Amino acid sequence: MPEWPEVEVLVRQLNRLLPDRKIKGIHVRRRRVLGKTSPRKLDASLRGGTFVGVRRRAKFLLFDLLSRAGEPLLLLGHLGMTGRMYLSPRDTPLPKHAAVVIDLGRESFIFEDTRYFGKLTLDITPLGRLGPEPLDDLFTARCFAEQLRNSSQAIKIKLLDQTVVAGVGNIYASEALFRAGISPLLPARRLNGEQVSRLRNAIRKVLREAVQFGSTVPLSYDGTNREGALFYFGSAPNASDFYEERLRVYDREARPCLRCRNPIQRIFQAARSTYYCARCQTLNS
DNA sequence: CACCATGTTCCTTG
DNA sequence: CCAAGGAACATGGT
Repeated sequence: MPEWPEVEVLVRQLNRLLPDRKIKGIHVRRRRVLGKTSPRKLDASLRGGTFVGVRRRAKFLLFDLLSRAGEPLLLLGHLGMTGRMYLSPRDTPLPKHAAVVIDLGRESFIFEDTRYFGKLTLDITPLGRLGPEPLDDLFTARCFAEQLRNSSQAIKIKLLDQTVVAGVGNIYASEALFRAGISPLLPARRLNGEQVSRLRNAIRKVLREAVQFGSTVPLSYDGTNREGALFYFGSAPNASDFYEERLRVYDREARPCLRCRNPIQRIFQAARSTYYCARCQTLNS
């Protein structure tokens, strides 16, 4: 259920639960989510170890641990499209798609993932491919412009490129472009300096607002926050009116633009949906 | 059965 | 090597 803000909120939640918890055992129920790490290696590394803290980088979760021998360890997590991570009492029946279960004693840390696109692994090579954090000072308008300068790809597709800026996903790409008043179809190299700056600021604003929103509503036990609707659940029955206004274009095809009342358009770019207002979001400046 | 879904990686083509 | 486009991964909802 993850994009950048959802991962950030989950990391904060896990950081209140995991530090000092000791790992009694590991149960790998779906090998695929370990990536290049073998189940044996994961078990050998983590068993007897202790959680120190959790950080986030782009949409990855970084679990800092101390091994049984006291050596620092980095465990990398990713929620893919449908992943969840949460603590659950030890005697609770496992969910159907529990991919990895870490036994912490009274409770278990559950990594559940319906589609198994997520990861829990010791292989940290994906971190090396990431561009700047959107909220970091390193993500300047100048550096952003540099990344867009030579690309003929549509800006929406470019926003999903994690080497350009790390953490923007399909929902917030549409949201940021709406806020910036820029057409998703505009070739990246055609953005002028003012548009680059506006888009950078819109990305930061959209993500910051989502995290702030997520921090003000209670999380469910499983960290999904369905009632508060920080996470995207499509046409979830519980989606609140608040949520409806939180996302201004995503999944609002044919409904009136909140700014000009024109119907929101849905198009496909790189086989993924993009939502935008053809009147408010322009191809020029 | 068809199509769509919050993400990343791998392969092919130029 | 790079850029760009597309398929693959796997399951469930509508």
